Amino acid sequence: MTQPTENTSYKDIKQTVLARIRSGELQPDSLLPNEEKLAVEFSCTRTTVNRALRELADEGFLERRRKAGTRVLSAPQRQARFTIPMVRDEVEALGGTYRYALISAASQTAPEWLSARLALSPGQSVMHVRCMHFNGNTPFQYEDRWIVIDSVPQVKQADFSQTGPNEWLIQTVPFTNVELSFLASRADATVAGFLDVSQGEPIFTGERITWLQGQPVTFAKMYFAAGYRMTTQF
Amino acid sequence: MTQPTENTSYKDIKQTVLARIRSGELQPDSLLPNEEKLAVEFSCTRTTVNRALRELADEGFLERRRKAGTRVLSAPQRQARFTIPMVRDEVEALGGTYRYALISAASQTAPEWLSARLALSPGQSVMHVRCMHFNGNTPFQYEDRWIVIDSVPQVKQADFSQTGPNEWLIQTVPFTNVELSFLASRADATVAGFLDVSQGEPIFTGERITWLQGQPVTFAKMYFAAGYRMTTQF
DNA sequence: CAGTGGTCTAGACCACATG
DNA sequence: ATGTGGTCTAGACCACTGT
Repeated sequence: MTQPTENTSYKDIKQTVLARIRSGELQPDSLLPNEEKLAVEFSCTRTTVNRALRELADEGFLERRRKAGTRVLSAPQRQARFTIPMVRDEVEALGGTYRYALISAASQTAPEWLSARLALSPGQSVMHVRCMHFNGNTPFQYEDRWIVIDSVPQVKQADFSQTGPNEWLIQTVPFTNVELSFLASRADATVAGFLDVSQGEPIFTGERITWLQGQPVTFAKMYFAAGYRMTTQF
Repeated sequence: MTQPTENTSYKDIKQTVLARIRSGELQPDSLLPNEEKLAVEFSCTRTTVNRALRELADEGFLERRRKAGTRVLSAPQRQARFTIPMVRDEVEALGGTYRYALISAASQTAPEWLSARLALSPGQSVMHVRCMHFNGNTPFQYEDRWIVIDSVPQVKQADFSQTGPNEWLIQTVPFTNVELSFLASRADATVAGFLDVSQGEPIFTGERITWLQGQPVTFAKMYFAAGYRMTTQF
């Protein structure tokens, strides 16, 4: 007996259903028996079946609709889950020593491109913070961030000399909504200088916009050092 | 009354708890009351509280451990979920017309770098497939893929002239394990030619390795056209 | 050892979407 | 109109783990 109890667990059901999909016993687009029938088959309650199927749907294998029933997705909507770590954790996970350095922090009127991007009123003030994250003495990430002062007035008193703006924001602003993009950009003179690469080098770049209850809070660009890869398994 | 029933739903609890975290009423690292107490507070059953907290933990806000209780994570482990669509769906979601074109498909002995990467035995055969995905007549993605013939013998009969190897593989091999990476690479002459960009241009690139029950199935590099961004919201 | 979360049962009512 | 999933209750036993 490996089972602690003799009951069928929702995990067993998940495994079995997955195996049936994989073996072809459950064809793509085909309908599964309803929960009640499956409960009989697995000799458990509908609640247990429900949890199993709900999670499988969550993971992108099934599609469930009331009255229509549960269907095997023809092209499993596999979804990759990337954990977005704080830079410090990322560096330390690599076995390195994290070091932070502030480059500049100053408030100014939002440039037009930023106003447009965040839908700011003309002339709103923003804090512009630039900083570096190192792995030991190797550049790891160059961060160029804008913080909307009206949305986070405390930022005027913030001290970014020891702590990065991201860590500060996470502790200060309970954000509600994030848009995150990744792209490949070309190192301009500034980025190349900070990351110690040649100008024109391809740079893996992240862009992050954060809103707090509909109000734009911050826009950040994160330029990763050469050779960076974002990886996940599933 | 907006409530269909007067019962407290697990969604209400999630919202309330989240609000408490955001307002600072629940400090980072602090312990929540146990499920039983919360059940009393929300006048519902422990089951309902359990589901709410379980999902919040899943989403990276809480950490739960038996006996230790439920804790607010100091640095919310926000995780981005990127749905990995098939290229066809991605193009069509953009409102474009998907077009596929095979460039070449041939079997050969695996090159050394690939053998190393996938831990193949020396001299194993692979099918090398290169193809293009278009949005209308605009290059969208150049795909360079290797398929391990021993793992998927049917590939010798596969016809990639009309359907891309990815769609074929998804329908043929119910894969179990994927490693997916994204990085910024530099367009070499080949890639530049197919994507219609200048050589040296930064290219957003995906690498995907798939195993079936421990056996390597395929290695693919996907080169996206200039300007591509991978975006998610959460 | 004892407290906490993890899971299951048995039953119920309801929301929703389809035919 | 009706079948299907969505959710809740009330109670139970158990697994894990910190003290």
